Amino acid sequence: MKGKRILVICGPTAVGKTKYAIEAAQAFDGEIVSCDSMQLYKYMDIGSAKPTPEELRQARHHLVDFADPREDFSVAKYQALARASIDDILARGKLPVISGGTGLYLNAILYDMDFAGAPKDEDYRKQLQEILNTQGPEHLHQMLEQLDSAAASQIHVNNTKKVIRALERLHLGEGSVQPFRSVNQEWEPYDPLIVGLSRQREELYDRINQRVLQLIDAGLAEEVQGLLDMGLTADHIAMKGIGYKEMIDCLEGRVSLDEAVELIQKNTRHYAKRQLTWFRRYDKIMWYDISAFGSEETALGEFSKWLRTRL
RNA sequence: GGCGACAUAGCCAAGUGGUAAGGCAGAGGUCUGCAAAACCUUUAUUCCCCGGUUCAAAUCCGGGUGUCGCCU
Repeated sequence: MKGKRILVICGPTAVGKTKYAIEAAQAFDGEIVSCDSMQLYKYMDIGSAKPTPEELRQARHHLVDFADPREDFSVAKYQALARASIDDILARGKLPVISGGTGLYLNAILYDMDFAGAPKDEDYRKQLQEILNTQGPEHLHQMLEQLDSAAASQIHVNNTKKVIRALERLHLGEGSVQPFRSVNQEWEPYDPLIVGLSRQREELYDRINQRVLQLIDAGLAEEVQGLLDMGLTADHIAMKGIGYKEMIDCLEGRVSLDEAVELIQKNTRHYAKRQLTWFRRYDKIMWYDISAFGSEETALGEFSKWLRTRL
């Protein structure tokens, strides 16, 4: 039995996903489910480039602006919330339009990824961190090698974050971390049409550089200061987002504003590149190259027509 | 005009006779509970040009060109 049709609009940051998702939602009686690990936080509007109030009015949005940045969030939580939203939209007879650029979150929707079970063991993690600090990454990797050589061979010695998580899972008796490719079973309740928005690389990088300048003008510094005043620190997950971590360094005098701007631009470009690598792995992805059209208006105008033949 | 220094990848740069470090940018990739995270791979057949010395030259010598500094 085939699953229910859902539309996925993904693509690198700054490619223009928001507009295209709204266009699709309006054309096909849909509601947008955001798939973005930063836009889901409250109080982080500018740096995460959230849809504007105007845009939020043009289509119903889910999973934007609801989580408190002082509390930890995770893929597991996202998976549960996103599926609940999607199912709710489907139950009301509308089209879910998943829009966003967080690849892992998207996988959590599209694939049968099981995040059930004991989530984490902070104390054990701390122990491992201590071992890492005192004895180095090789030692940690060897520990994993002895317990689960298959898992160890999949994780690079220097990728300590993953080595620790693998050890943690074993410690909790959850078995080894499964490599993605061996379990890319689709989540059968859904039948996704995956659309990847793209632009010529140079054009994308230009847009990124421009957007960072706009975020600064829009008051990114004030927003970050406000978050710091709320008690957030550089250690909070939410503050590790691009634009936030660099601005903290700037506000605390470690880098100049110009340096911060360049860093944010560079980190955003790197991020966009990683996103493209991620999305290229979807066999079924259908790319919509905005740069191939004569103008922005034409590209957006043709989008619904292009979608109609495929949905 | 004279004197001196320098010239190595897109950028910064190490290398002073033994077969081109490193960093950044760029490109490609990995991804199962922090993912805007974390991690990996890759980039000069050649060192401004021409000639010479030498088994061997980015390295030494001569000439040229260019840049910078100082002096007049």
